[in-house]
Amino acid sequence: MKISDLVIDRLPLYARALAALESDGREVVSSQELAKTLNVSAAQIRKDFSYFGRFGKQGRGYNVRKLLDELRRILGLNRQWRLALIGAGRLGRAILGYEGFGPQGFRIVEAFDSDPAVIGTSLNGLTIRNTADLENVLAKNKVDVGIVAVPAEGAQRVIDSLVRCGIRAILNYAPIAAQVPAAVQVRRVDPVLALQGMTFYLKAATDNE
Amino acid sequence: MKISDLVIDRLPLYARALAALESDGREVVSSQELAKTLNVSAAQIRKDFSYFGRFGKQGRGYNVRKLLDELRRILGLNRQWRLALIGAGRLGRAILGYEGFGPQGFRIVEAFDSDPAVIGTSLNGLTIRNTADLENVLAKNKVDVGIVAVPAEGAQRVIDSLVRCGIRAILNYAPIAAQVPAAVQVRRVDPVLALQGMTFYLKAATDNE
DNA sequence: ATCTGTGAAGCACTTCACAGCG
DNA sequence: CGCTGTGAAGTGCTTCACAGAT
Repeated sequence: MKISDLVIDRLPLYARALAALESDGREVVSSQELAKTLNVSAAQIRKDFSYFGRFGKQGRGYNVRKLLDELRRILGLNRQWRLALIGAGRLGRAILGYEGFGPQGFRIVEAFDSDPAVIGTSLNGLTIRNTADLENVLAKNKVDVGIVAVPAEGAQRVIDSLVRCGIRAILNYAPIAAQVPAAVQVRRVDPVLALQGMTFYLKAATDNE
Repeated sequence: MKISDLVIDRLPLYARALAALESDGREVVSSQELAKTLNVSAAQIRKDFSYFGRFGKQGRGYNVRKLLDELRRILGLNRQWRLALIGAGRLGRAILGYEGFGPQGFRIVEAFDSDPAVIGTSLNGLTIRNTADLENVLAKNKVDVGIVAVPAEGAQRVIDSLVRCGIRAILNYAPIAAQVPAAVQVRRVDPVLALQGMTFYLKAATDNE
């Protein structure tokens, strides 16, 4: 049975809430309590879990540790994932310096840029390689996810290269709609789009269309 | 008539594609062509526009400039928006330095942090204020959107402050599910969640659940 | 001939509501 | 008695398909 993307995208949310509960020492949690902290309905949480198994105990709820382990297994979070960063400009360097990836098992193991002044320099222990060599480097040294942090103009070309390397997941910071085969996952990180989606609701409280 | 969030969140995408077409000098575009570049169906694009008016010409398509103007008007993109940044750590400084906001009319006009070593210093022309003064400062100096870039532990407290200031839109970089009144818009920017939503599909090509 | 705008149909996601288990 | 797991109902989003405009 095909499970919806929407379901898959909620699982990490559940996992995060459970991790917080676990570090608080909580042993059991109900769908209702999870629902309240996550702004999702309790029925939806139970239904989402039901696609993968029966993890709860009727009358009691879910064992936090066990449920978290299950979710991690389902999502593949109990492994290390290798990422390649393309684009070591301002944004790329911020991504490279971000401390949030490592603890979750995401390690940037290659970094590329096309600026001769940057190629060969070292950042956070990584030597920046030439984007022109991307396909060669990644052919020998496979990664699981590509992070695209280049300007809009070059982004699709970089994405095409990644696809040719057989990449199956791309985290796209560039402001373009990536064209990829259906088998390649793409997630967009785009604060400007997020802001533009909110301003609609901000325009003069009167014209609530 | 109530228009779905999903529709609203697609409009900025359309606007961006149209802006690209406009700067290429294109005068007319069909829903089909837009669909191809954005990976959305042509029918959906036409339906989305239809909630707001009749912008096209049958047999011809849409005038790029006119349609872009309409979308900007609908979304409120033809104004300047004032933002406040809370959290001037590594992430906050990257946000402050990001060049992508200004050209789209988003200007960060206040920045806060709670670290005494940072309060009072200047960054990108802004003096960092004490987060403890947030409600006082924003009471006098209204902003449209709050950008939350503090660690998970302090995030809900900051969000509560923003809500008390009457804020109606929050861009949340903190890894928590914000609790806000229904009238407040929240958009999450969270690369880790995005990655975790993709790893599900990467786990051994064999176990395609 | 072409492409929009749109009711209606189709499909997918969410919620309901309750049987069943602890 | 409380809470899960789940068919069934309900709701809402997307696609279809075509009348109508140019």
